[in-house]
Amino acid sequence: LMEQILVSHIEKSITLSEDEITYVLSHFRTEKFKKKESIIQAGSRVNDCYFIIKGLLKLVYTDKNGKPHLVSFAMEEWWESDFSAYFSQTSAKMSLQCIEDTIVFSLSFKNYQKLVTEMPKMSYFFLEKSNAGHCAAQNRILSFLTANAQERYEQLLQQQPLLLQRVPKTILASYLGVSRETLSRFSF
Amino acid sequence: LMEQILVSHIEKSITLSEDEITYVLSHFRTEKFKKKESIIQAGSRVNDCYFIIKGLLKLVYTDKNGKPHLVSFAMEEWWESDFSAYFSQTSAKMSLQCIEDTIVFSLSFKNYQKLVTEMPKMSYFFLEKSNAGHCAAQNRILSFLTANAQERYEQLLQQQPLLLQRVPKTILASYLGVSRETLSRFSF
DNA sequence: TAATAATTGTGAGGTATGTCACAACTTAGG
DNA sequence: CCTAAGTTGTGACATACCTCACAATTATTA
Repeated sequence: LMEQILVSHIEKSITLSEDEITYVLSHFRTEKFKKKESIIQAGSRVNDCYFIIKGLLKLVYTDKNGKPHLVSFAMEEWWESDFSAYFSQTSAKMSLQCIEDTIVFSLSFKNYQKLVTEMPKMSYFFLEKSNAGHCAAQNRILSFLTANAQERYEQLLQQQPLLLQRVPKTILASYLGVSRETLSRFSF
Repeated sequence: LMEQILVSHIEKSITLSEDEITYVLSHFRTEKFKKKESIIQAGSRVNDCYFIIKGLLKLVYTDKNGKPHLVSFAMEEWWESDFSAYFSQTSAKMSLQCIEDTIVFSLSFKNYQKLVTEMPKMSYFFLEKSNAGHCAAQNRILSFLTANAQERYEQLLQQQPLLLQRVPKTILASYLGVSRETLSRFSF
């Protein structure tokens, strides 16, 4: 069952009673999206963050020249949103688009605040998630500082071998901060 | 008073009683470091994270060629550590070095866990900090994806004009992911 | 199944940035 | 106050990467 995926995920960090599980789940709602649909659109209000049950997403920033830049992927059992906009309840700088058909659990900001203030355990859970996300982002920064495009590609190959089979190289290139043509010339 | 700086900082996110303030503060200890001292050394255990009262620090990763890369600055009212190592209680990949004489409040991982589990409010406080840190890191990633070296320099100039007067350009260059010589040729 | 869209590889030439070298200048410490 | 260490600017050359163009292949969808 889909609910079980979310519950198991949360129970990796904290322990919940049956009643608590029911209560927590009542704050989420299920949503389905088709490939190429946008869950978040740049410029519009960000009301929700998403726990991905099934599918693959990209978080994209489009620059002033209209060129898209891939800030982050998101796949099964990841949380994703334009978190800057979500936490400050402002409009999105980025858009969140489906690379594959996707099923998510949506958590509105109000329900997030409700869970976090009413349930210390959930506050602790989200703290763990946020810390992990912060560390992951810092590792990505590190790879930009220390590695050239080919090395970044090889690192990704090691860390996310599954991802590379689900994602066209055009999109990978955008994530790595390199042109599609240059990436195509690596591939050893 | 130094304690007041930390308390005011925390009270921007949450409200604490007099007793709670005393209790929270009892988990920190003061430490002083001289310019060029290392608070964290790559390879050694990371027991503490630091709230900076006074001074300026750099978080540095040294690559296999011995070339240093500046992952992050830290100054007054910032929290810093090698958080990956801190949260997983493993050895540091990075070192934390003083650019200026520095005074910090240190928080051991045990005391962090104690505060977070005993005081839901502190869990909420650290959640806010972690979320903000995560968003800041994502913005830095975005600047690597969308901007060239000169644009990254100009962005930093806007966002942290004070910093540039405290930091030699050699160090700035390392933070921007550009050679010292190239940075020297911008300076418009 | 046909038609259209998306993905991928590759060549040619341009540009941003890196590396090495050296000199001028500033800061810190005995 | 003097000396050593650190900081900064600049030239010359090397190279990683970008952009544009085009063709071949592989998915999508009507």
